[in-house]
Amino acid sequence: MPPTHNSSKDELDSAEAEVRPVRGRPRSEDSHEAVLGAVLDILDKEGYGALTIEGVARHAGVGKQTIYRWWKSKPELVLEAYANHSASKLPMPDKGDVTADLESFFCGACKRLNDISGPTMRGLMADAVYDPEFLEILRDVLIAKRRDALMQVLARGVARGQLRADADLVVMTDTLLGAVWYRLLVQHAKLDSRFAKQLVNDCLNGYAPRGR
Amino acid sequence: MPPTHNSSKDELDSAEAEVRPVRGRPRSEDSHEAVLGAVLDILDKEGYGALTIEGVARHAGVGKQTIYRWWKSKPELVLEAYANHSASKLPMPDKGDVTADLESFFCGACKRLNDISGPTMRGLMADAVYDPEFLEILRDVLIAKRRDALMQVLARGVARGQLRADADLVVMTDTLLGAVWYRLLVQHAKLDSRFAKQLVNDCLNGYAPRGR
Amino acid sequence: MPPTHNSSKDELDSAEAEVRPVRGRPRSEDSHEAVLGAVLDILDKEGYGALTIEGVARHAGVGKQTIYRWWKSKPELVLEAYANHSASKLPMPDKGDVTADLESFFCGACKRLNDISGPTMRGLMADAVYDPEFLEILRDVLIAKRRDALMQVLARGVARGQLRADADLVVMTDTLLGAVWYRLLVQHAKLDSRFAKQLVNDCLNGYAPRGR
Amino acid sequence: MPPTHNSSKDELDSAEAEVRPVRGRPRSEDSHEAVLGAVLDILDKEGYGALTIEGVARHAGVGKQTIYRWWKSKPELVLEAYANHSASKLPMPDKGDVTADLESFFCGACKRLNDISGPTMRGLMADAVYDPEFLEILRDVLIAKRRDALMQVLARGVARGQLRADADLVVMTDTLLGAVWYRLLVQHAKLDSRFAKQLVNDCLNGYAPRGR
DNA sequence: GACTAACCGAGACGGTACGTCCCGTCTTAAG
DNA sequence: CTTAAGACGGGACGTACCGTCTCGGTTAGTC
Repeated sequence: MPPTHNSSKDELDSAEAEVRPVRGRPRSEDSHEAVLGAVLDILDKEGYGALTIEGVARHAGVGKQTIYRWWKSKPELVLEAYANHSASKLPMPDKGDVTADLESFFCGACKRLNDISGPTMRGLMADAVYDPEFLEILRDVLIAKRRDALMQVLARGVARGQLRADADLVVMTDTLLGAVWYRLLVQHAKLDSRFAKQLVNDCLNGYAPRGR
Repeated sequence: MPPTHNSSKDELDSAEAEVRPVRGRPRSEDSHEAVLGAVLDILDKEGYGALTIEGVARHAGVGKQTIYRWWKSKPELVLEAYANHSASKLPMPDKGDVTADLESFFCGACKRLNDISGPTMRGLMADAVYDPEFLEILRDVLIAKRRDALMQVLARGVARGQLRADADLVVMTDTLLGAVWYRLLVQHAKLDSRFAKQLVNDCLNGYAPRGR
Repeated sequence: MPPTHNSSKDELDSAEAEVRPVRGRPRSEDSHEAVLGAVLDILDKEGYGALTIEGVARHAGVGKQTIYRWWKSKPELVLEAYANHSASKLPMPDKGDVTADLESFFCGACKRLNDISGPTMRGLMADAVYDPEFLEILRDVLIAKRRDALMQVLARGVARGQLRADADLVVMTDTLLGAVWYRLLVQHAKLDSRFAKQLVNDCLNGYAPRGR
Repeated sequence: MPPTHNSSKDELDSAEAEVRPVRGRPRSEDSHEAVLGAVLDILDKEGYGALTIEGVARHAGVGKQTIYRWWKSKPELVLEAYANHSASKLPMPDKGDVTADLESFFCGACKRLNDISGPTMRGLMADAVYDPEFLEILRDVLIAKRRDALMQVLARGVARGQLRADADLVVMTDTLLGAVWYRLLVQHAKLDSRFAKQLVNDCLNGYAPRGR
């Protein structure tokens, strides 16, 4: 039996000490890295759709089994490679003004999505459609990270009295992130900072006429 | 060369006269319907991911070539089957009140997405990720239909003075539809009428405190 | 380098003193026996073709390396297990009559081949086809044993004047044993005592008309 | 369902008109020949053990499925290639003397077995050990052909009074062919014409002293 | 009524990737 | 120095579909 797939979730979200089995040859860090490296390489050069387990194995100089031993599926593999790589540096601006914070947050997001990040994110989401188990992981790792970051920004806004005290932050998060994902997926309009600012401001002020 | 794929777009959006070749055996309506029927059957029973051209041909008792002759790809095939089927009945409520109209619009949408519609929509979107050509079609057929319907509702709101005259309706549309798609794809929360109403109201009123 | 494979040959044919290394943990008799036991088990339950080193190790609760350390290949392993087990008891009848001796010899052989012995013998021979090194061992251990036994019977026949003095005993051996192997492998006819007797008598008397 | 594997048996043994299904693309003779050619090539250059379906497909420039479509297994594939190739030219000498006929028959057989024929025959027999279904085919195609040829020679000997009228020709066949197979498989002695002649003569005259 | 063109089903074709199995080697900690 | 455990690179397995192709057989005009 395989040693419990290191469902990237564990590795990423918690400090839990990846319990190495006492006996047997230990996992090769070289291979591990070679695989993740190959994934990023292929992701970059040929895109998410062209990435196959077989191709990764070939490119990494690794047996296929070695991949199947540690990752349940292609998207989990990509997720780890991608999450490890772009690990991170989610901006959590705190300038004292929720509008400025949000604009900063979404301008950054849009910028990143116009790099390699965009296609990969789309690919991961697409794969999650077919694979519920992976959706769970994607949600718990990648999506949750972004939601949490945003949520903190919003919470600070509420604390400062810059957002209504009774605002449903979950729905607000869905609205803001949803709009970005929607443009990312449908690709009917640009994801630029103009859009980011408009989105933030409209969302804060609403579309109904003010001050009636 | 095949006789111009009847890219469902044409068939659905315009009245353009499907140029029938002058001579030769005409297209078999039986086969046409058998194929679309098989697609819906499989979509329903086994899901979008398990749908293959080979399987459709088998299930419909039709040669593979017959499918490739008339449809460029799996997702286009599905799109026609699906669009023909759920053809339509997009609600375009007009009650004189933009809030009521929007609530009605999104409650209906959420309800439909909780039936068979949801998985198929997700599947179509997933395929669009891998196939840009199909994305174009999906966008122009299915997505645009919904956007246009919503846009009309919003335009009436503006006309009635219930929405700010300077509102960017495109961004507003992205925001509203994006939130729904986001929940549909990520599946972290229910798509129910509570959500629909909250979404509409928050979007109209904004999250910033009013009447400062 | 491994400690000289105890090519079963050595173990079986000679008394040569299995040179034990002076230091370090001694060979585990438990493991040794567990392996041989597993081999016989699998041989019996799943047949020769389904026997793999990996399977033996699993079944015996033993590391693969432990097998590779002591046996060069699957067939050598099987040979030791099998030879140890059916060790021996080759009948070497000596009733004073070569015909009777031979009939006894071959009736016994046929009987044994109709038990478990048959499939294993066929499997060993099959493996020997692919592995010349193993063929050598099979020939020197199992085959030679039988040839030698038969040869002695024949030699006694010559001594008694019951076989022609100028008979080529090697060819005779090939003829008798070959017929049995041939039926065992081709399986076009039964290996029963009727066959054994017919074989012996025809071989002794020849097929040409006598006493012209 | 595959179109009934052309179990080489049918093709070779009888005149039955390989009923081509009326519909669908017909079998490609080019591919068929390319595959058989590749088999013989590999058989010749790398030997029976190194022959894999994958390798044949690669070498023949053919999809794996095309092989699996028409042949059930590696040995059946080899059998057709080999039988088609060495199809054939089994000597059926008829010189009026059974001794001469048999010597001619077995000298020829030994000679052929010392060419490529030998290893392939051994390989086929080995595979038959693991695959009963194939054993049946091997027996009915290759083995039976040789048995029948020999049997005719023997029958003529009986007719001419050169063999005992009551001789059990089946056992005699087993004896003669068995001795050859035995040497072929065990490889403890040469398969040369000296052996062939000795075998034939001893078999005819018997090992018991004559003219008592 | 024959000809021609485009259709139809069937299904074979060269490919690519799948996920599994086992090979024989290697690298641990424990005994 | 052996042991059990088990990861490693490799390679073949047999299967599923891909999109293309090639048959014999329809089913309409057009000549």
